[in-house]
Amino acid sequence: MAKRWQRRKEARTAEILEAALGQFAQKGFAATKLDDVAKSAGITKGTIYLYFDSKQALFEALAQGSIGAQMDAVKAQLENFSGSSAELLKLVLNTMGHFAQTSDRVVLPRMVMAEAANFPKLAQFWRREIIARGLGIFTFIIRRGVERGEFRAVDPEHAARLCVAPVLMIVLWRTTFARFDETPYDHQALIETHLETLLTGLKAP
Amino acid sequence: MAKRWQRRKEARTAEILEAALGQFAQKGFAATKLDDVAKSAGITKGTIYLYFDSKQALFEALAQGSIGAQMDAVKAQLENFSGSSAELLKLVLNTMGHFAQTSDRVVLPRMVMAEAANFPKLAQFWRREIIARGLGIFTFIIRRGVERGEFRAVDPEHAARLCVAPVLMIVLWRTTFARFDETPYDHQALIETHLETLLTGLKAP
DNA sequence: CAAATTAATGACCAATGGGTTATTAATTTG
DNA sequence: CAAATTAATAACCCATTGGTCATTAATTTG
Repeated sequence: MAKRWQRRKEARTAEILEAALGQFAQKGFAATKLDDVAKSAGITKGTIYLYFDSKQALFEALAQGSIGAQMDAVKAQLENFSGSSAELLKLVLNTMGHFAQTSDRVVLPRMVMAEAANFPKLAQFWRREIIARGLGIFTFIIRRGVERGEFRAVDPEHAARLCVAPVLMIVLWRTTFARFDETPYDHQALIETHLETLLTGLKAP
Repeated sequence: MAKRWQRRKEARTAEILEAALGQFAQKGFAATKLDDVAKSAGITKGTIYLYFDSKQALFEALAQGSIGAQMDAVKAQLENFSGSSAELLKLVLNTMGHFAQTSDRVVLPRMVMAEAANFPKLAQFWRREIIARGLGIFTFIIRRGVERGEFRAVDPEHAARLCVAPVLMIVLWRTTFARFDETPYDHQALIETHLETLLTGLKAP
């Protein structure tokens, strides 16, 4: 006979977060029921409150975790890179593009945008920790290229946004409209076209 | 002594929609209270139900109105244009860029994205009516440029997305993070950098 | 100006769901 | 193996809010 439940203090937090990610991503913050999160995690609602203070705390814990690390990994590649800036841009954009195409964490940006008005603190956190860092990476690469005479004299702040914009587009497409595509859109080809066009457009004359 | 209320059947619908736009944009669908919408429109909740069947119907009416027209206006310029494709792309992108920077309707895309999972019908409508048309405009311009030998041989479907991506970025920035900018970001300069880079990147060799 | 019409109200209902807590039982301790 | 501990439950509370409807009064009609 199966036990009614087991004590698994260590595993619960991660399981609850995982379940909550699915529900929030699917329904949005307000429409998500904690009973459903609990069911999805194989526990009951009361248990959630042993690990998180409130629904809001659960949401914030989610939105703050795990994407920053990805960014740091990319950043680490920057310092020691010795090739051309074009190669560096290719490397980074391919890494991010791959992440955008495959990770299930990409639902987070859409969540944050959707709830930014209700959670100003959270929006500010993202603006500072995630977006600023992401843009910083591209600003660094562009500036490097301009300084080394590889790219034409372009404003790094603006150019950085041009770099990420298509990646953002992929993320939003995947999490919003992809399911209505009868033939799946080829995101990788978009990244490649983006790289060709962008690098040609940036090249010093 | 002021009357307690007036009968204004014709004006109500628009007023309710306007009020609802503000609330939905600010709070999201689920977190929006119809009492607040009513208060913002200067009426009571019951009155809303004289004009709309349900909260969902109100949301859908909003999300389906008014942005398609903007697109048609742009489309009309396409057919008779006789200048270079680069000029045409500049014209269209500046028009859309201006709209993205100034219109209060740009909260709609974010709303739709946020609620797409809860309103699949609506997402499909947007995908078909708004996005497909928007991409169609750019696909047309790119194809025109390639056929006339002005642009290099690039896939119009992919290139079209590269065109809009920065506009989308402006929309999302404005509606999510702009309020945390101590110095406002110069979106117009982004559009200009985008145009320079993109046109250089697309030019036939 | 009286009667008929209907736009608008506001009190009300019922369901939903966030959060609490007394109780249970799995696990640990001595 | 008995006692103590605590992870987990599940029944419960109650504030919120979408939606309804009987009533009111602004407006129109004849």
